[in-house]
Amino acid sequence: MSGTRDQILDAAEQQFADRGFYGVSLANIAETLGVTKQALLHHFGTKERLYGSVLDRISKDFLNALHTQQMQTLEPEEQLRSFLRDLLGRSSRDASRDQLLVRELLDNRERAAEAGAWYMRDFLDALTQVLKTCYGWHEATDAEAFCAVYQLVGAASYFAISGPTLIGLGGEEGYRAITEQFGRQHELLIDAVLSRYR
Amino acid sequence: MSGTRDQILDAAEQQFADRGFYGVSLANIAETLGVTKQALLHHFGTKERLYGSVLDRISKDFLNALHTQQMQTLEPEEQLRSFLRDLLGRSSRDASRDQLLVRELLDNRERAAEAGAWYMRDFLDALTQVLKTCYGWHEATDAEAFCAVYQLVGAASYFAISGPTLIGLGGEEGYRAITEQFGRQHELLIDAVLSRYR
DNA sequence: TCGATACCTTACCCGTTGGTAAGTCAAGAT
DNA sequence: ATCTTGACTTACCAACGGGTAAGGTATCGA
Repeated sequence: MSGTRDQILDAAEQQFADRGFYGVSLANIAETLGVTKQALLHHFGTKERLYGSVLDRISKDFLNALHTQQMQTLEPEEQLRSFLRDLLGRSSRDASRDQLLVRELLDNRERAAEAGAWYMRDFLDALTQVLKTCYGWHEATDAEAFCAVYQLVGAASYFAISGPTLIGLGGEEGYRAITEQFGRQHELLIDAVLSRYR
Repeated sequence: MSGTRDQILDAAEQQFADRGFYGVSLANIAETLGVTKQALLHHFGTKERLYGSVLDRISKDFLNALHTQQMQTLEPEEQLRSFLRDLLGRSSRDASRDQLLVRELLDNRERAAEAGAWYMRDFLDALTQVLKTCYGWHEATDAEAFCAVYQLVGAASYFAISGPTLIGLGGEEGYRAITEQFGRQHELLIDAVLSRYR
């Protein structure tokens, strides 16, 4: 049973998302699983590689989400919408992943030199291609489409990682209300971008 | 001379932005200043308070930027534009601050309970009020204006913190090109929001 | 001249960190 | 019955973390 590996990844993902790479210790993750930290080292060798494995799994999942059959039957406009809706973090799992990816964006500077990998590239490229097949975007440059995707992903991610803070600001019920409102306006923003800001 | 205090804040701001609260040690910051870590503890008491002071200074600077005389003479539309342009991180200092604020957004969950403070609130509220005085936004609800501001700030911040990663992806020259392109499209996005997504 | 205060250092403390080394133990394979 | 392999554990370690205690030194007002 290699389910243990996945359990470790689950726990690590949650904790890394919450507190960042440096904010989490191996012992910390191990504790929540009821094992010793050496169990983690047994499976992943080093903390760095454990972190890398977590990111790897997320990027694979993201790509898979784009390549679902259900997804492929949709118009490109709807593919974008559907993906961004997920990114906005309906489930707490989604929110965790957004947090982790933003953290990676921040910390990547140092790690990139060593790891040499960047985990979001493929999925961003894929999204860019999707946008380019949308109506009105055929003749746009790659850079233009990439920036547009980046705007939408950025706005969604930024909101998604703000959960805890917004709750602190407006309480649980205030947060729910603002989330709903943001969802509506994010659709409007997508419309604006899809029509090339017109 | 209390210039030392500011020097400490400068160094701490840079390092916290680069590597996050947990990723930086007091000794680390002290080293870049050529002093011992106890010098920092003398001035700020604890690491936590040093971090808080850094955030405090940033939030004050942000608010000041909104209240400049030069700023006050502008139309609200131009105030928004000007502020978001700065946020997009022309100077590396701006980018550092964006990084720090996003980190705070991520880490706030735990700290908020203890510190009880949230450093971006005032400035977000101020921006929201500015938007509400823009043409076409008078009758909008606070929530709607807040979400709109959040979208624009989010998109800009997300791009601003991506610098290192985008450089890794496309090299220095590629990054310059994409930055320029993003700047243009961010103006378009602001236009779209100002016209209430129409 | 004396004391106080601000600023900083050396010396030290102890819990935590990621990581190594070596052993245990059950499940298969031969 | 033996060997191997994978999945752990206990035991240990050197380095580093934030923080305390105490002392030194310069400045300054009385």
